[in-house]
Amino acid sequence: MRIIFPDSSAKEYEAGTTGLEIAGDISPGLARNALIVRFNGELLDLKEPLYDDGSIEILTFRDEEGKKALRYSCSHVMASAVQKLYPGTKLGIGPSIDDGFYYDFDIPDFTGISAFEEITAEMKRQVKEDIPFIRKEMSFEEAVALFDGKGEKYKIELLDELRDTGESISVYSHGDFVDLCRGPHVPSTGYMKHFDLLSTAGAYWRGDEKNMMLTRIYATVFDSSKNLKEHLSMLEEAKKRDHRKLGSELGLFTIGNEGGPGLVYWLPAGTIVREELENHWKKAHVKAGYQLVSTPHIAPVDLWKTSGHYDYYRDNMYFLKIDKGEYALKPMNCPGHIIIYNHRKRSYRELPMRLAELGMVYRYEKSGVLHGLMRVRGFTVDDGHIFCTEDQIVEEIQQVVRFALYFLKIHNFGYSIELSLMDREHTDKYAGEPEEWSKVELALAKALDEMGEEYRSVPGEAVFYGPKIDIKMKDALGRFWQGPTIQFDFNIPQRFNLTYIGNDGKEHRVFMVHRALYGSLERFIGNLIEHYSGNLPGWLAPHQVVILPITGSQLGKAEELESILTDSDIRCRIDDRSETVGYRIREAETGKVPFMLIIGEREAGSGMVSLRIHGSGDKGSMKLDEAIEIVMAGCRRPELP
RNA sequence: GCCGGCGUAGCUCAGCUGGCAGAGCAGCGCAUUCGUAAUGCGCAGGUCAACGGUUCGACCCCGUUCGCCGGCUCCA
Repeated sequence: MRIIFPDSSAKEYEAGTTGLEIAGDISPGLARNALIVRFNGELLDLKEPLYDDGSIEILTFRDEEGKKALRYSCSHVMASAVQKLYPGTKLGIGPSIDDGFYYDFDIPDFTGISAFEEITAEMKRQVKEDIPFIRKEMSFEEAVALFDGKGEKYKIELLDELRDTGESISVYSHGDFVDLCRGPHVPSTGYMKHFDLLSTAGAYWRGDEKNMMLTRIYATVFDSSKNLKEHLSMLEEAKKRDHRKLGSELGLFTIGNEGGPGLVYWLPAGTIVREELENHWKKAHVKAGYQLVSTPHIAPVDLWKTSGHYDYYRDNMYFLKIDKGEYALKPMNCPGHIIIYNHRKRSYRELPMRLAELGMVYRYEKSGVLHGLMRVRGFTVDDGHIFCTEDQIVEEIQQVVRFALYFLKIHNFGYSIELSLMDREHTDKYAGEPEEWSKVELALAKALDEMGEEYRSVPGEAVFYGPKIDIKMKDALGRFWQGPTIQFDFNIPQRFNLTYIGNDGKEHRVFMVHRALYGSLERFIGNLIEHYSGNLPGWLAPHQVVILPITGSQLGKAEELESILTDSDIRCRIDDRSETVGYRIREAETGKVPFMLIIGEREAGSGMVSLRIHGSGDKGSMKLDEAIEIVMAGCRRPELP
């Protein structure tokens, strides 16, 4: 048979040669690293004999599919270890995920994380034994009989679904452990030397909260101990950067306990960060043609009925009685902006009208989902609503996308864009006419295309009221977070009868876009803290400069310097406590203060000052003006767009 | 909300088989006036998350509630 390699060279092999043998023929190194093969587009086990002509690709851990195969192969090893140690354990599913894999079990009398040692030991034993994985294809009935015999009720449920797809059933076994699996697998258990069990968690069977909760064990596996170690130290690094830890160390905010779960109390230092972000945001918005507005935190229930929130969002809202009326805390800002738009007739000459507000909203979130600043019950949406005509859509969307990216680029976040479209099979789920949707969906796509931005279209991901553009932002550790969102709305203009008078003198339905660029200020600050590892850029640092007189006799000079800096809008303070300079420097460093200005005998007499920059150390003595210039540059606020 | 874990000083954590509550850091006081990441000595700091139960006796055992953590479902 004739085998074609990825570089399009070709070679003859005897029919029945396996992928592993071919890999060995290319190089022993490749044979060592090979995990699975792709043959004529199909993923196969390395030991699968090949009979036809075709193109082959030997996949290693560097290939996404190779990685996955190693991971779910390892999940089988973990499952067999758990089943051996906890007889009676029923298997759920054990897929590969980003960075690792998990397996869901129904484990009787599970002892929790303390079982990890035993499970790891048993897995290591299997790895050492290097047990081959054996693939077997069978009929649906055979498979049901096999798993029914073992009492694997969850597998039977999975098989039931496979029956209808008509897919062929395959199982993989190693030793006396058998699991339903599409494969392919790596050849044997010896391949997964570098694994680590990470955590346990509860997880609903099939992800449905009405179902039984299973025990999930998260783990990971790599091709080398170096890569495993790197991954584990990345997890450590993420832990060190945890915004909850840094937030309390840096005195930014406090949350939970007597203040109520999910409610954020900004401390003075955190308030500075917030206000800097807010002020910059406001200036940028005014410059971008937005009009700032302000709306109350509560509104009558009737307003929420008109907007539809009462019907669709009630479970997440807080209600209160005032006089004879019922009110609700606002879970969103849109109805407020609608009232402002609608308080009088609007002319086409006023469009596009862009209203913006840093609006605090309150949403009931289940207690278990609360997480630091990332998921709270009261938060500030940097909300904006654009009212425009159909002709203005493309340009408005482009302006918003550009504006959103401006805010991300300030902090060097990476990004990727998603365009969420309607599910064409179920058009009845959506507000508005399908033809209108098509027009707008095309307009959104056109807006992105014209800008040369890459994006991924996701049909079926749109919310019921309109298509949207979501921008995921990528932080310094390569993690993606929900970022700016730009949502079209067919629902509200209709519900509130939002119109404008055109140049034809007639009423027209206005087009409406919701957009939030930070999403929530709270969450965004959480992201910033982790992204910068707490080392906020100068303009956001709560304390920008600490002035350190070495002894009491430089206090006068320190005070002069302080007033110069304060007059230049720099946040600084003098630390003249009777501690050693070393101690006070250490405290400023751990407090992540960007600049330290040190004045001793040497500087005091000659109009000099010694500059130290957080994280990069002593810069030596220099002229006062020079140091001030460096500090001012380091604390400069970002340019407006 | 659900599964699992945790809750001891402002913070990080010890505390044996149920028998008077411990340390470091931070804080305060005194001394020290110092040259680029921790000066020394002293003092103070606690309803052991809360409530209930078992016990002669509970930080410890049991129950309930609250809060937090890892996840699931959900989500900005």
